Amino acid sequence: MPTTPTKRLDKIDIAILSTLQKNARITNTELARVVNLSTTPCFNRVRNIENLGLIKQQVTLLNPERLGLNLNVFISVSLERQVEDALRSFEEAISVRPEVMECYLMTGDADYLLRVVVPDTKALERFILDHLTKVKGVSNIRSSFALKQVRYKTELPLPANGMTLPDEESAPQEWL
Amino acid sequence: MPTTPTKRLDKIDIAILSTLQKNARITNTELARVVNLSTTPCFNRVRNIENLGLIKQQVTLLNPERLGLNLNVFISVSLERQVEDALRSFEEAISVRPEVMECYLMTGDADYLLRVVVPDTKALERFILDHLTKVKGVSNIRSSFALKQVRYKTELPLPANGMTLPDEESAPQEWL
DNA sequence: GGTGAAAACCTTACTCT
DNA sequence: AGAGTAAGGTTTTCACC
Repeated sequence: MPTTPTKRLDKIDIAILSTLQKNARITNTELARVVNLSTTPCFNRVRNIENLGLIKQQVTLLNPERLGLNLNVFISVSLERQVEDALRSFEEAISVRPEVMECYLMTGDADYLLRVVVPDTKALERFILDHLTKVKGVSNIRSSFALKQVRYKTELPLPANGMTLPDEESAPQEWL
Repeated sequence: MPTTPTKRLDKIDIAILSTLQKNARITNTELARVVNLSTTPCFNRVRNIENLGLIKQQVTLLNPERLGLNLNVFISVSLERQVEDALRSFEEAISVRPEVMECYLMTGDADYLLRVVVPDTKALERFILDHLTKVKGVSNIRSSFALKQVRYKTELPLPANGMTLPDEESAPQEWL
């Protein structure tokens, strides 16, 4: 058995990731200062992190309230029969709708859980009637409203003392 | 009645917001090119958008799979009695745990819905036993696993043709 | 890894339209 | 409001320790 070709992230790499997660616009100069490196090695580490495919995207988070997007709704959707084809067409239909922030296929009876952001209940109604119910195979829809967003963050939890990366694409594991 | 002091975002402002939502690291020069403006007015508009408080944060999104964070779990938590004090202490306890990505207070019987990201079921168990069940007032915990993250985005839906901003802080509306 | 310096590029302010 | 220009500052790269 060959030694695993996993890369190891040390404490400094983690500190860089952690800092970038909180601030995408930090300059290399300041990042270097934060992690106690000079600019060149810091720059090289960031490049290495990018090459490892650890960074998905750098984005701007807007204030939903200031934009009048005051409604967070969780919608449970059940499909009649979980034929792979029905799942695929549901996922495609959902993925073009801008108000669908998140969508998960859940354990259980082929249920999807959606988080939808809309300005008001009128817009929610339009989304459900015009888009959700029109998808073939949708059988049950249940909406729950969020009274309050207690927490929302994009920062993933990272181990404080370095880590070994899992083999990239451990081939979606085919069990016997 | 005085005229409402709402600001209006035109098509170009929306285009800027939309572009920034997708890319936090775009330079002003390139942003200007994208929205068909020269750098100066583009720069001024971005500054105006910042001053309106529309931008919450600029962040780096990491790849959870590449980091071995393969488990998305939704946890419904019910509190015994929804005394305001119990709610507050639950929210505080939850807000220091790095694995809690999202937390919503839902309509119904003072239920919270959490989205938690962990590397494996062991870590989930530790979170539930060491942190959730130890919070005073927690009565019921129900976990659902996500088999697949069909969609995850941070980009809020914006109207294509401009919009009027709602009055800022329309005083958390006190009804009689 | 670290240093220093040079090239390229960005930001920002001023002025004119 | 937007365009052009130019000064000043940063980032990024390169050669070398």
